[in-house]
Amino acid sequence: MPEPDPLAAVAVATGVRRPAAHVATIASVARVTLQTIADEVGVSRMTVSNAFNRPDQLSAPMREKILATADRLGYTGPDPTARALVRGSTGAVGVLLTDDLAYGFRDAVATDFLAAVADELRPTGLSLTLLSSEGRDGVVPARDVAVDGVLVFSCSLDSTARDWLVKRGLPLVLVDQEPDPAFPSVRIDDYHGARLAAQHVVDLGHRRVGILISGGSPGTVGRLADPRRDAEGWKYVSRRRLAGFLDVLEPAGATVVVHHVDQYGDRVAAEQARLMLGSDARPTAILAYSDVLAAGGLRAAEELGLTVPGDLSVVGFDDNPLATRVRPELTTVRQDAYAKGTSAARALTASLRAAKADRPVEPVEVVLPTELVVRESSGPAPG
Amino acid sequence: MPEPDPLAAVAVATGVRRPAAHVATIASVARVTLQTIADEVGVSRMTVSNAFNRPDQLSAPMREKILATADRLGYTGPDPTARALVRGSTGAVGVLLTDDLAYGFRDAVATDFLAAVADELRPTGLSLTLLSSEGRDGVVPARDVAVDGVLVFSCSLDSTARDWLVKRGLPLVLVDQEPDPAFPSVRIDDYHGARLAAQHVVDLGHRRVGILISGGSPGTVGRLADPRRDAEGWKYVSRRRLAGFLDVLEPAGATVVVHHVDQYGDRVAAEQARLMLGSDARPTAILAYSDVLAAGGLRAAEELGLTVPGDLSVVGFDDNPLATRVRPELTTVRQDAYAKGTSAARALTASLRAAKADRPVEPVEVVLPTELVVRESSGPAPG
DNA sequence: ATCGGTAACTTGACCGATACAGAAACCTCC
DNA sequence: GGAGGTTTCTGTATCGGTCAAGTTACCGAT
Repeated sequence: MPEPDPLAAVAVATGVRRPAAHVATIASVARVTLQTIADEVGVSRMTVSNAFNRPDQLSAPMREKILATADRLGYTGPDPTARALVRGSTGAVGVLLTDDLAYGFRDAVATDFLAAVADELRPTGLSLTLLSSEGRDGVVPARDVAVDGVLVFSCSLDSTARDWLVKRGLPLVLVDQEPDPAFPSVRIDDYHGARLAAQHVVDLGHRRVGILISGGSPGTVGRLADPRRDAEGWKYVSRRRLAGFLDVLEPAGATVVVHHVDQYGDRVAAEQARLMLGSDARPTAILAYSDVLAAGGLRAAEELGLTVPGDLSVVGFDDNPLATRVRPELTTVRQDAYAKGTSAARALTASLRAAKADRPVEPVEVVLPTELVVRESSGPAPG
Repeated sequence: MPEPDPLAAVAVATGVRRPAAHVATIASVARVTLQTIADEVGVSRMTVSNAFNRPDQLSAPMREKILATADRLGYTGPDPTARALVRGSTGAVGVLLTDDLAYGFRDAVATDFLAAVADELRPTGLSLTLLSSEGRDGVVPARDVAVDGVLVFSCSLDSTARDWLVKRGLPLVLVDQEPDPAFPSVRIDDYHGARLAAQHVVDLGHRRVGILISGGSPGTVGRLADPRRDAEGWKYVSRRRLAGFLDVLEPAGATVVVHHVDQYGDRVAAEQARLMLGSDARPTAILAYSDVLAAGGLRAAEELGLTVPGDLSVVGFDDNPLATRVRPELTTVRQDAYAKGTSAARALTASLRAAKADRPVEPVEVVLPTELVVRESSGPAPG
């Protein structure tokens, strides 16, 4: 044991057993390749290759014989890497996520989207590789991992990762990204959805409205002096939702306060909501970038002894399953993340086919509708 | 900025639109490789390679020059596939799931596990490839996708997929699988956990107990004539949990009925639970293979007008977040899926290092503890 | 003047396959 | 019986790199 075993601690704590020294046999023996089998059977390497890939190119008995000796010698079939090199395709497509891959398993909207992608990919036999936007040790997944195409799902603002993918000339589908005519894109109508949410609170008589948003650069915290300007370099979705909110609120003559949530999560959102609600002319309604942030708003309200929707209305976005788990249940803007996944995967497989046939990709742009779902967290402005 | 949103109309009307013919440029031009740049700069291919991989092998000015022309020519850096072939490593590890990949995004236990894996892999820069146990079109991911190692997480019973992985000689970590001394394995103490659950209902006085289990071959439906025997070819976890249940119930003199749930899900579980509870000498307690199945039990009880835990006790397994979302909250056996993921990922990276150094893998076997969590769904036997 | 050492590149082999263009044997048919 | 078409298998080039072992040229030290 050259280094302290990282598992030792777990082991002690939990009762680890080390099985007897029945150690895995490392096959340091010369590797079995097509050539090995070719030599053994006495045919050319090419014939062996054909036995695996094109049964019609050789006689049945010969194929049998080859397959049998391949089996006997412990050959596993053509090496995926070598095959990928010469064929120019790997059998896997990527999904570009943020630098935090686990996000793809934790956020309900993301899992919904990814489940749809998986479902849609199933009949194609393609595997799914999760790519983080930031690698370590000089490894940049977007540049260094072999895939046939990528769904650009959620990446950091600057996203050099995305640029690498573009440079590589990979078939791409942009999901919830600033559309680019060069690639198919799939997204939801964030702008319209945000307008619906804003109109809803305006209709309820609210004229002091707080906005909880995220997706800005990491430095940005707290209240924004000039939201429109500040948001310029932000994540596309954030920009669109913010624009939707403001485009309704401002003409309605509402007083708007925008707070930026630095780290995505209800805790941090609650913090900002507290700041927002602590001010003298506190908002009577909060529009949140997402249900997760809205949940933070609810939490803050509870802590401050404000009733929802009596003293404060809170509107979320996404219709995350979370929305019906919190109390009061969230009024929110529904998006269909599953449909988004389906469309995205479909667009990607189409692009893959096009690339293989050397056809130009058909520039599809899907915009899925959003709709307002009124539940318990919104009501008439107080007073 | 308050421009009329160009997409709003489209979204409402159709949801789909095709941008003008600004088609993606398919780079049918000869591809840019190391050689292209080498020729342009007037050095050997190897020097260009070194410019990217070993800065210390050439002079700084030369490196600058190479990098500059590489950039000018639109070179993306060494091709991942070619590099993988010659280096013998791909930069991605796999997770073998069932034939239904989406399961990995839908089941809370699975997402928890996978999130941990992602977290643990983050500092390594490795990407995560989801492998389905069954491919289509003659594609078998376990055989045909290039990865450096695999977490064998949940695969169908027969699992030729697993066999392929073994044959390929890949570093493997078995998670919740029948342990094999040749590979590190990580699992939870299913047997002990099941005993705890069974002992709990026995202690509460229950002597007629139903078991809802899954993980048998697809054909198996409904009540099992001889559970011990029937379970022989089952999924490891299912076998262990069933054994734990029976090893406590039988000595206690309980009457046991075992129903197998063919398709994992609360709907189908509810169906079996109804059958079970419809019989004359109906069980007073149900032990479920998982919280998901237990939720089915609750549902059936409600439909039949039985109160829980008054008329019927229900005990789950896993301590899925679901357990505290259903009413009454489930008594269950807690497992730490996140810790499982952490250990598994750690064991895999250790195996990877060992393989690279041509050392034998250290045969670790981690068994994580399980504990009973008593909530509202279990109570004294009626009568 | 010779020698060893090193910085800076180059050479040739090889990773494990597949594509494509033959070539040899085998039919078939008039 | 030979043209023409198949079937079945072989040879060679190539995919885009990296590795290990050279080859120069230059430099200070003996």
